[in-house]
Amino acid sequence: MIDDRKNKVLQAIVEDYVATAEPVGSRTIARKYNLGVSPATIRNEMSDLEDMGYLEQPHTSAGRVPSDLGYRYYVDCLMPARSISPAEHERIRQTFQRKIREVDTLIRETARLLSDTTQLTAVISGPQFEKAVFKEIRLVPLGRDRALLIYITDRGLVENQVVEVPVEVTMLEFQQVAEILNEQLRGHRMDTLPRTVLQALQRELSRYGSLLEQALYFLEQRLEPGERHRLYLGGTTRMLDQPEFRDVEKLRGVLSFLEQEDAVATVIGVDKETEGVEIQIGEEIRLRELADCSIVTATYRLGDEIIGKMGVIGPRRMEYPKVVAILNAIASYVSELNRRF
Amino acid sequence: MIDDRKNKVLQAIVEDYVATAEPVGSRTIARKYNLGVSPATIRNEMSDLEDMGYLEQPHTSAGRVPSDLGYRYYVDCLMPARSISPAEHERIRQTFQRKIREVDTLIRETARLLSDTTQLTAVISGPQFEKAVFKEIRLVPLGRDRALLIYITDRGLVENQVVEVPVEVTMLEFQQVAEILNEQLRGHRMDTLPRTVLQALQRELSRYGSLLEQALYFLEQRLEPGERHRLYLGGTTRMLDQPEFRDVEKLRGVLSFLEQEDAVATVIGVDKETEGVEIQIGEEIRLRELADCSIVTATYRLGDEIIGKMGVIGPRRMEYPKVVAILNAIASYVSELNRRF
DNA sequence: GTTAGCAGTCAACGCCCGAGAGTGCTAACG
DNA sequence: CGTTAGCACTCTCGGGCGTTGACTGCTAAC
Repeated sequence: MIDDRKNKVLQAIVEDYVATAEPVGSRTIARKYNLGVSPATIRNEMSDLEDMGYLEQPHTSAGRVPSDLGYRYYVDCLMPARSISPAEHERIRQTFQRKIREVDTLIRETARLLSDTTQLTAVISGPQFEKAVFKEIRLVPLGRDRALLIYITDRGLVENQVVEVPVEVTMLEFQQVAEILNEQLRGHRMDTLPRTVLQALQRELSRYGSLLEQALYFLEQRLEPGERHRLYLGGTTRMLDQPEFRDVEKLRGVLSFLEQEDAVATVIGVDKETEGVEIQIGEEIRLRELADCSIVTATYRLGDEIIGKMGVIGPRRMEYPKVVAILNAIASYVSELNRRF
Repeated sequence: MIDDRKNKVLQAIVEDYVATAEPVGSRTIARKYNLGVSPATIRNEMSDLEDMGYLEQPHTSAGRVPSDLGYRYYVDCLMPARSISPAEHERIRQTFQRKIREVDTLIRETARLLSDTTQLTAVISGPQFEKAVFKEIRLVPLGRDRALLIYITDRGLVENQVVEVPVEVTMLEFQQVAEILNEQLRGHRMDTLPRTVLQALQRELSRYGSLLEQALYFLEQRLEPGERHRLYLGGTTRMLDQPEFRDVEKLRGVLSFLEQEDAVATVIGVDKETEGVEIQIGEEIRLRELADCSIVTATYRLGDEIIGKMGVIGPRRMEYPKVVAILNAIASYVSELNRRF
């Protein structure tokens, strides 16, 4: 059905198109990739490949361009494995040799790195509070009328927030509030935390007034969709480098999409804990705005805990072997940093 | 020199150009703005205004367009005062009636609001740690090998960071480290904190090893330029709506500029504590990338402390009266929220 | 099955031309 | 002397048109 020569022709077309962004013709293939056959033969193969749905023609007298299916077949069956170049490796090493003390900075830097090395737009999802299991709550008084509320999760994640405290709350009551919160919440996962627990807490502790209210508010807020993911983007403007987005309307579509955090989170699959690199191509994404884009993602960890996804978004016409290699390398590198925050 | 009629003509040209984005001709002025004179007369006035540098001609047979100087004169002398519309007011009120518990969220929401109401790109600078005066440092142990380092400033700002603790550090030593840090740092402003103090601390406390090291690292990091400002952008894609940025190259210039946090921080004047609204027009900004842009900024507070700047960036051709009114309204509204975080 | 040759198709480019918008100049007017 | 009408001139923009070049698909020969 799809013999060796067809594979070679398809691979040549994909790679040439990725490199040049121009529809590729039979002549070009015959000249640049020596398959030992004439353009006419290649034309026949191309015609077959088009019938099978792997190629498309922008118009009758133009060359061929890979279809979604063509790219898919390429990444699944034809794409050569590639490891990162020494230069890329060096760049990665350099980025992480600086001591980085905050998750926020780490992710921000990683996004920049990913974007710089792939020349595409990078997306990374930050730690997800709601997946974590409560270990402890602390209330640290600050001055007379405020306190720092600290949530510690079993993954070692620490979140905190300043709350205002009614002046009449005593040191003792302070401890009591913390204790009650601890009792009720310990061992619960944020996203499975029953609202009923929250309501019970609220009733029981109503006499502590706004202090408790704020603590609960903070928790509830984390449960609301849309507040769940912190997303980091890097190199959004690289979209402008892509000839496919020379058209301002298409560009607007993609860029506005990137401004909607929750939509992007969904599309990169923050919640799916898959192994290895995942590739989504064009209409596979099922979003009009991204019909001309591909997304490559990988799950990453910190220490041994899954944190989220990192990936790139760019035109379908991207250097998949390179992108996959780099993404793999960076995701592993970060995952093995073995640091806690 | 510049009589009443010239003022009226200039004002008409600026406002018409702002509305239409087309060079405006003498006929248009005579028709739409009834100054009671013929197009020929207006042509003479326009010619004068061009000689004086207030207007420019894209080419000989086109209408006139305001120059930087023209816009400057307009905003300084001609621009009608305008207050916000009921709809705008309502939109602002709605945004802030939701209880917002975190500075981060507050600023993010404000940026969105500012961008939505002005239809321009919004920029807001967050609280600046280095301007604050130290009040207190706390070290809260978390588990056996970590601690939360909390910095409290006299402005009520709280920053914190998780640090790793060598296991051999005892509870007592913990308190000692905190005390020594407190003694040395209390009352110092971050940005005037002498490196010598840090070094002295480092010598004196070297036996506490990495715990202290990390505390100091955190402080030093805040002192590095580039790490100083947290910047929030809203509605970057609105740049695409502007006809002046239909050209992808110009667009790229502006958008890449917006990705450089420190450059944007400088340009909006995070460090200048000015009163009222400031307007920068075109080449006044002295940056090639922003030669076609204007920037309107205002200082804002939270409670009674100056936090930073908020503003918008858009094409020179923007509705200054509207933008100024909205920015004023939002900056005041936020400033008067009178909440602490 | 492969290839050379050839006719046919289509986008892109450059060119020209006319329409339209707007100016500057001049001369006349009050 | 300021204002105005009239007119010639300039320049952009868009459409129409023919040329060019890059492909393809088909056919017939190898």
